[in-house]
Amino acid sequence: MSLDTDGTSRTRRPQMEDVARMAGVSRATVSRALSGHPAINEDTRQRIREIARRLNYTVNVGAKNLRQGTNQTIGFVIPYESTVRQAVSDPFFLSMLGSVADALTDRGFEMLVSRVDASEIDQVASAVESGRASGVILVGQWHQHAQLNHLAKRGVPLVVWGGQLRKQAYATVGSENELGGYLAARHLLERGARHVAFFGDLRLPEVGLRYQGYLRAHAEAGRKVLKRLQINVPFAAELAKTAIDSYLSTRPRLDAICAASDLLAMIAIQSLGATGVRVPEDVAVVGYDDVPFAASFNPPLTTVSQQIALAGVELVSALLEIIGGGRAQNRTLPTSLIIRQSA
Amino acid sequence: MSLDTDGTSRTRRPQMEDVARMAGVSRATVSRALSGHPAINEDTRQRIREIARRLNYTVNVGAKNLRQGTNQTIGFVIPYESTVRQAVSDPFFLSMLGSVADALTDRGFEMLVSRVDASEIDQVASAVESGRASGVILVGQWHQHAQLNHLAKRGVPLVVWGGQLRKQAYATVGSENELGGYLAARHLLERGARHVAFFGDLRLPEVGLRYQGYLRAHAEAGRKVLKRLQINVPFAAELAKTAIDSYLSTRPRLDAICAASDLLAMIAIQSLGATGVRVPEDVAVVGYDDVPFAASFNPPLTTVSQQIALAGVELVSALLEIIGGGRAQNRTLPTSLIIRQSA
DNA sequence: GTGAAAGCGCTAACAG
DNA sequence: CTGTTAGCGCTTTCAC
Repeated sequence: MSLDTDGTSRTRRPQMEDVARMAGVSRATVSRALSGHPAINEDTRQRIREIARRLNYTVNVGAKNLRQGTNQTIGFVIPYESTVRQAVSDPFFLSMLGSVADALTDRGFEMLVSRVDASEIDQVASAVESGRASGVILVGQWHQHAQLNHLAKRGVPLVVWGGQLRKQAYATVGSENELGGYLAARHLLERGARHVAFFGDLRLPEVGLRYQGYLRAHAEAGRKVLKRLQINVPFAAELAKTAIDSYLSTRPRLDAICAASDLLAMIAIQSLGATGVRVPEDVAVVGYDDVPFAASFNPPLTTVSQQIALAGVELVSALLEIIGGGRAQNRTLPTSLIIRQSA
Repeated sequence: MSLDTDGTSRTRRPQMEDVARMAGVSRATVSRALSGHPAINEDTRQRIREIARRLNYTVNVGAKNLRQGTNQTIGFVIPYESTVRQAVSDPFFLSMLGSVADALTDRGFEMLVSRVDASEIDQVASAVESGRASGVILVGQWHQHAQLNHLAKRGVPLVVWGGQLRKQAYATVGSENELGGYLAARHLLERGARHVAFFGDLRLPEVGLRYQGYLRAHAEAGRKVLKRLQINVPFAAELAKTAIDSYLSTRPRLDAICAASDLLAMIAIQSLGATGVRVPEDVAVVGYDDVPFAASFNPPLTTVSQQIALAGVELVSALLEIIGGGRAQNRTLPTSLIIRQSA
């Protein structure tokens, strides 16, 4: 092995041929030995494995994929608004990424992460069409129902985390958004809240459904819903903070907030605190997602659980079903209200 | 195009040959046209591009990589303690992932994410040795200095986010940890704190360096450091919460805390709050990292900035330098204390 | 300016 | 049980 002066090895990567030569067998035998083919002598296999190990030899996955016409990688797409050039920051989103990564690892898949501009959602297809991935997981539907349908019809295996809509050609995994919104609002109303604001972007299917639940809770309680209490707040942290600060600075009359995400709830609580309003005494706040960190917030967040750990498992198994040629069911994860101290 | 009853296309993916046939040229010409080779008629190129677009044809990246012997993907490794089977949850960690993803996207690279068991760090090499990635970015050194050196010497292009140690064969990017610890501790001492606890796992190089800074600040102020105030707290959320709760439940005598991460600071603040201790009035807390969310915490976190957005850019450019055959410098990002309200 | 042909590193018939 | 051979989809000399 040739070494540079700095001790770094610059030898070309070993390949199957090298292992074969050292073992005195053919490439085919090495291939079989390494992949656990049954028709190989156990002794031979051991010997070959050992040689491969000594050489730090690993099968070239690209060549293997090419030959087999398959691959074991899944694309995970991060939406991204080019207009604001924002970094990923919502803890829910990142937790989902972690959850999916775990689930994929368990099933022997790798994860290829890419950011795509929300307005060029067609790019999602490229990971699959260029053969880099067998399918794609998308977290967040944005406003792109039609394009997603188009992608799915084009034959791109696709699973989306989000709200379930009519006439979907793609599979979704999501939680019971309407119920979640309902539980949150009902809890607040039961606690005696009279003016419950709703923070979130209604154009997003998931948020829209949660708002429906919020309306239902009000109807059931025989309470009127005030238009002025529905505030359009984007999910992105910086934008959200601006929107919330500016809204709250008008000192609106409210005693409770339903937020469409824990991040929004936390921002709201902090913003309220800055102006001397106490949570939950003066204003009660319910979040959404139950991010790992919600329990450690100050005050600990009352929130609607999204079962993030389970979400990854379900997204992955739905996708693998589709890839396997099946027709994946939409899956809905159970939702519940986690009562802590913010409401 | 053959369509199933559900309207999903089941046609085999088009390949270069198909485009060539439709354009009445050879594969070679299509390849050149698509890759922008100059020796192709502009008309021909347009025509070919158009056909490719119509067919949703995209070059098969695996085949291309195999032929060219290169690839445009980088591995991002998530450390993972199999003993606790923990999901990724530290917001700092996830923010770094986002930051690296952004930087890679900008430079035309893709990111392959994999989790590897902290005790089998050798696996980090496999992404490179199997040809899936050209190099690897690792966030967090864990306790594995020797193995990392070994990997680098084996020829795996490797950049690590973390503290810089003596005799490193691998490149690091990190912030001025000693200075960060110093600034945090000095700030607390200047505010009149007399018993400053330090929360963090000293076995991690970065944390060790921060502790050095903490010691220096005490020395400068002529203050003794109490052994009982140095608490080993792991970074993982659940474990950390347990450790912190159990420590604080002993009602130790302290009036300030230097935490090794924002997550730890937040957990500490929440834990203190639960027992009626106010922050910063009774106990002042300084975090570390300045995660996007620190400003929105309640109270807004005083913390040491790690310049996460810049970190991704630097990690990526260091790695690409190494891959390009260069010998990357270690890079240190400037550190500063961000004073908000928790201290 | 374009085509023919070789080959990247591997696996899987098919033979023996 | 093991070897021979063809070829996965692409790029790139080398000719013309």
